[in-house]
Amino acid sequence: MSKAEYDAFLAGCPSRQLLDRITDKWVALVLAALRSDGSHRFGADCAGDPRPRRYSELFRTLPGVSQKMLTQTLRALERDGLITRTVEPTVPVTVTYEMTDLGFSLHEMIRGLKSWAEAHMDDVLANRAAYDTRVG
Amino acid sequence: MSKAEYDAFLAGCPSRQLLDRITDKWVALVLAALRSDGSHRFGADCAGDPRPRRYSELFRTLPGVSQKMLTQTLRALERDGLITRTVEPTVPVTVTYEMTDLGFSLHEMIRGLKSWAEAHMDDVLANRAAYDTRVG
DNA sequence: CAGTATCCAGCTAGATACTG
DNA sequence: CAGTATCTAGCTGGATACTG
Repeated sequence: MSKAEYDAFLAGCPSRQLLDRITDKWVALVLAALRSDGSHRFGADCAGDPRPRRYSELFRTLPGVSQKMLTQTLRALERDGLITRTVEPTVPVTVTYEMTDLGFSLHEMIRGLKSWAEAHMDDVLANRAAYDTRVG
Repeated sequence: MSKAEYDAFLAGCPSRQLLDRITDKWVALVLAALRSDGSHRFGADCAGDPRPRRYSELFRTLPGVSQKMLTQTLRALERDGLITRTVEPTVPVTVTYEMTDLGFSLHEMIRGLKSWAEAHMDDVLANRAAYDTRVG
């Protein structure tokens, strides 16, 4: 326990919490979906203008997401001010989600991460192959 | 299943695997430890020159890490070519770990992430507080 | 349409004990 | 010193069923 008081990354630290948000799989994908064109291939680029999306639209767009994870992710993003949630009192109700400036900023960050990863991918892959040969 | 073939972020994609590496808690902390001075407060900065460290030194430096996680993290980093592992055949053996250029590059990336997170922290915290008041 | 509620399988990581 | 091996509690996330 006495060791635990030294770190700046662990649980309590706000910056750590934000890292958790940044690095969540569905967060990345939801943000991408909010900027995608209709092409269904949104993982890589998705640098389009963030227009509002309906829940069902996101659900259909995102490959393999469960309702639970989609809702959970949307709530978390809304709470952090990264997206807005708008309810129109139609019958049945219409709910739309839209990226905020802060959310846009996060997504730009994630895209930066992604391109860094891709830039060094070959290098890492080569290292792994070499290591696995050495070790067997 | 048919939905799963569209994404570029999910399991199979190499860039996704690298993202996992980037965003691992212990990876960040081990890299930081390899660049820390002896101050024991290494979470925040740790922009020092990466000098070799012994296993036991890392274990003592890192707050709350288990042997299992430390070893596991070190192996993963070594496999990816982000650190080197050097064994000197003394009795008992002496093992040292040192950051490679690629590892250094990763750590710079993580530090960038961290400063981004810190820059937007206040904003997010305010949004959370506002949301929690709205909802209760 | 846009969720909520519940259950459960699988993975992760901490604790503990042991070793060349 | 620098690990490996094993067990298990807890969390995460998927499947399923139900609702204003």
